[in-house]
Amino acid sequence: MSTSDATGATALGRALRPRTKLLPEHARGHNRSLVLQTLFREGARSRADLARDTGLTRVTVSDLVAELIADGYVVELGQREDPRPGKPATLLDIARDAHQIIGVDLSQHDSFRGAVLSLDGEVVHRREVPLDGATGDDALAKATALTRELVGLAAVPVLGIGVGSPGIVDPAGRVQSAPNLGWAGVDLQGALAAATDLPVVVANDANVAALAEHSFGGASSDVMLVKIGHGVGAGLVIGGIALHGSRWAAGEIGHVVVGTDGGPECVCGKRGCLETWLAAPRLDAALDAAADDAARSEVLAQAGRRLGIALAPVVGALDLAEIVLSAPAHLLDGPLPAATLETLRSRTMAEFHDHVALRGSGLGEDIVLRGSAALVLAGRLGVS
Amino acid sequence: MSTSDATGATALGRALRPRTKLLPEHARGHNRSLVLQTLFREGARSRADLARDTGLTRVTVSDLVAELIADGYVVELGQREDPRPGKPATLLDIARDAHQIIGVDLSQHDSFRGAVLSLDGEVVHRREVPLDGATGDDALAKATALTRELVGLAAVPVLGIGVGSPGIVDPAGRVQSAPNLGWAGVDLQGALAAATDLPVVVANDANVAALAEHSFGGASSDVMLVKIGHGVGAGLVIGGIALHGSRWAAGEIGHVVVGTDGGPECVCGKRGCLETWLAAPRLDAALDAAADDAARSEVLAQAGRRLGIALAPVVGALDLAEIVLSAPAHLLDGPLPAATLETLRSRTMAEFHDHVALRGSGLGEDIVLRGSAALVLAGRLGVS
DNA sequence: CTTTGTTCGTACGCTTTACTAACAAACATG
DNA sequence: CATGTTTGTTAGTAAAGCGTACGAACAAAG
Repeated sequence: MSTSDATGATALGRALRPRTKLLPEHARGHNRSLVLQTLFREGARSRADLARDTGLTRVTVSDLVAELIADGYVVELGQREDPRPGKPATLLDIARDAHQIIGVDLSQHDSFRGAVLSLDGEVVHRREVPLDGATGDDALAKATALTRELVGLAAVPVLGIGVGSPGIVDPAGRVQSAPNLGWAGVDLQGALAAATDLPVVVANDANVAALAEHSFGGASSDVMLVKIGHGVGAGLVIGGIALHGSRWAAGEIGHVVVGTDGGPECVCGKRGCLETWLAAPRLDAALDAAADDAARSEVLAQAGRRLGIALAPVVGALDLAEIVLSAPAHLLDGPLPAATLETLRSRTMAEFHDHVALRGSGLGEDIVLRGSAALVLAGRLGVS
Repeated sequence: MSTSDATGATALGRALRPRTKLLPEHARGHNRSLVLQTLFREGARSRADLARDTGLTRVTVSDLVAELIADGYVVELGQREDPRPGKPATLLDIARDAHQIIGVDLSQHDSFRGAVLSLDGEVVHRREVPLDGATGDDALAKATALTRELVGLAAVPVLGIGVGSPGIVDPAGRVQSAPNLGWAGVDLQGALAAATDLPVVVANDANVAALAEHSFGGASSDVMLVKIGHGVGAGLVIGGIALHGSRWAAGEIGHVVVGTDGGPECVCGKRGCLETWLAAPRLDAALDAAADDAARSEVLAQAGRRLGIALAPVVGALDLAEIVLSAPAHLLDGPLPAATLETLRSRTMAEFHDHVALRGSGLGEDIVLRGSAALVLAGRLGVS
């Protein structure tokens, strides 16, 4: 039979169920993305290079490239300088200046942030509006106004608008639940699309941050991003695919109880939630209350250990390769990450998990903004 | 552009990176599996029914069905009895008697088990060989002999051989590490393929069990199976896809430390590993030592609570919908599952996770055998 | 300066795939 | 019996990618 090779080399990983029909045109879209992706990640190359990289023939690559050039996503750079035998190659690259992306970060406690970004995820313009305690429709109006202003700032056509929102966001971009903003069932994607007449993608802030690490932070294909801010959330990329969970609540680990020895009381009513140990306001308060450097150091180490306790079962269950922490810099500079890693190792099987890497994010405060750009790139171009 | 709809309805879930080229013939394989899958899960139907179910046209379905009939995977059952207007439909079904599957379960502590199964995953013949402490090449020889015997028992052509092995199994079917069997880097799949000249698929026992629940146990597309036996392992199916982890060690939660209050010493050197609370031998010993029913009940409740503690972060991070326990019946009859669920709920956010279902597996001792069949069905026919 | 070999990009024809349109067969219903 | 409905098949068509072949452009060697 033709579905599988005769040796049965298919393993668990391919145990996926086809749910929808797959047409040749879908295959073309896939290959188109493949070409674009190669160009995006590997940089300028020739058609022949792309053919070698993708496994497609030169003919097919030429055809796809012609389409991409016609659509304005790819440009010819001219001949390659490098003197080699044979006809000189014509270098191609993504038309990095032909489009820009709008990124919006609604995850800050007291303000909405947004930016115009290049296709490479570099911030070109930046805007921030204070939230002033706005919730519900007021907050939605502020987000809409910010987005419109950013669209006006773009110098070239906007490829799309990416938004990282707190709370539970369903695949249609509706914010099902974001208590801090007083949102429940708010069709944020629809509202922004109507206001701007542009493609909009909305996703949870931590998930978006994970995508940023995957696209721009050099993270592997199995990474968990833990985002410490006013609350604690996480985003997961498994096998290069962002996880969304059965109810689109994947990564909501802030109110998981850590340890079996009680802990501080949480707003949710439980004791010892991860947020009570790790949320930035709580940590800052504890740091302020600490008597000296040693005490401050212990506060951070304790937080790190708690995070390690919470992550150990996840690392074990998922066999994660990489964990990235995103938090205000002063929280990551101290002993927190080391304590997390140490705890993680002491609580999992060294044989399997001593290769786990844990590091702070290099993307800083722009992680959600850049992740929003990655979201648009993924949704519109299939690039990630 | 054509890669995505103009409204940007693509969300996080589609943020996947194309890595390999996709040819029209791959699309055909996909659609072929789609037809086969519909037939497999929904039962006998006509070509026109299949066209409606899959979204393909009647013409295309006819073409695919003709190919499947020629290959012996589908048969015509005759005309539908149900009197309806129009030309009577010709019912089709999977050729359920045309092939059988060999399933092998190497996860028992003291024996290797195997079976000849129907395509529906029903056990037709069963064989078991005592392990007698065999390890290394001896164990491999026993597994090979068992498999060969089973192939001889099959009355019809064998679709393939599925194997659930303890330890770390890579995608090529090599057992990278199975301490109990003394295996390290053993090419089990290659050895069995060479011995039988049939397609072989090998995977971790708990992962195979998870697949069994997904295919035959009615589990949803986001399920975690926890397998309690001589050790404790887990298998995860996320979004209908089996998870394998960055080093093919997904689900290895047996040696994750549970709680922050110490615990029994483990063979791995740590204290309080999940296995020390939950492994069947440990639990049986504790039950034997218990003074009365109340004490025995508390032993099981304690084990359940520990499992809940370990699972809470995983449920939170993955937003799991369903957890299935596979264990000797006498361990699941008592208060263990209820204690796990209760602990899980008290340690996660009710708002998100009160819908989590936890239940014992209905597949009993054959779970790995039937999962092996599912593995073959998935690998060979794209059915799962 | 010429020859040789290499590489690049493209033109042409072919195969595969799934679609639309049309139709005959077979049945229920009025 | 006429009519409408459903089924499955037979054309013919459009899209996608491949293999082959070819001209163009260059480096290296004689």
